[in-house]
Amino acid sequence: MWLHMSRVETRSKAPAPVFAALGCVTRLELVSRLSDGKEHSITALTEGLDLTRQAISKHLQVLQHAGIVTSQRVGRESRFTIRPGPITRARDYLTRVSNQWDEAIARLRATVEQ
Amino acid sequence: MWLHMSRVETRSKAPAPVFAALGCVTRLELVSRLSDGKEHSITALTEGLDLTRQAISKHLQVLQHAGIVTSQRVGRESRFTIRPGPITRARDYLTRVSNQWDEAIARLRATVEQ
DNA sequence: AAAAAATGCAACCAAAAGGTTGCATTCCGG
DNA sequence: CCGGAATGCAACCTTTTGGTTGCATTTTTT
Repeated sequence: MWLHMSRVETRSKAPAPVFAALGCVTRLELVSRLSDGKEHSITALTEGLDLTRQAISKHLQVLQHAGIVTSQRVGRESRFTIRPGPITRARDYLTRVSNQWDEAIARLRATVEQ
Repeated sequence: MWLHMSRVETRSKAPAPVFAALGCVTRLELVSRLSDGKEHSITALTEGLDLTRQAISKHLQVLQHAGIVTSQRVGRESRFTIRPGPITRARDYLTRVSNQWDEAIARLRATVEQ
């Protein structure tokens, strides 16, 4: 019944901005560092990443616009935290694509083997 | 034992090009159409997507460079097929990030609750 | 053989991305 | 109160991206 709905669900293009935000090694590194669940300041996140603080700041803006991180100003520093929702939804989207492919292949195989 | 390895695993930035390729609604639509496991020509994939055939061709090149699709010339048309490997690996990467976050949060909670 | 279909290739263009520098601002510490 | 730390903002630059058009090439089809 809902089998051919999977096509429709996969059509939701909501996670495209999330994928775009993850499509860059620098931002993947930032996400990796932030996935300890703690708060990190911009200068702390800049450490060891051969880029200027402003470049990292821009990358964090990109992640924030995609909803992957949140920032909170505390005193003179702004602290970034990961928000797991978007990443989870992006993963679920990829799972749906995989499943759709698996089922389609199974159907194709069944057809051929008749 | 391998618990703190998850950080290291997550650091592999291999799937960045895959995420970048998926970070665009047009290409997500192409992937969705291709996830029926069948072969599709460029003109077939262009149908209904308010873009020129050349634009779609370029998008398919991007997907191909990311390893998400393969093409095969048959007569006068080139047929594209999805390759599920990269998408699966990208999904696994996101799963690792989620798990890392989950474990970190559990640890943080445990620390606070002492 | 000629027309039509499907594609590739190249040039071109506008907008966005990714990065830098310089400077202003705000806040903390002695 | 003053110097240093952390950040934000703006201007600027170069490269990439996403798209177009025009034309050549290869296959079908009639």
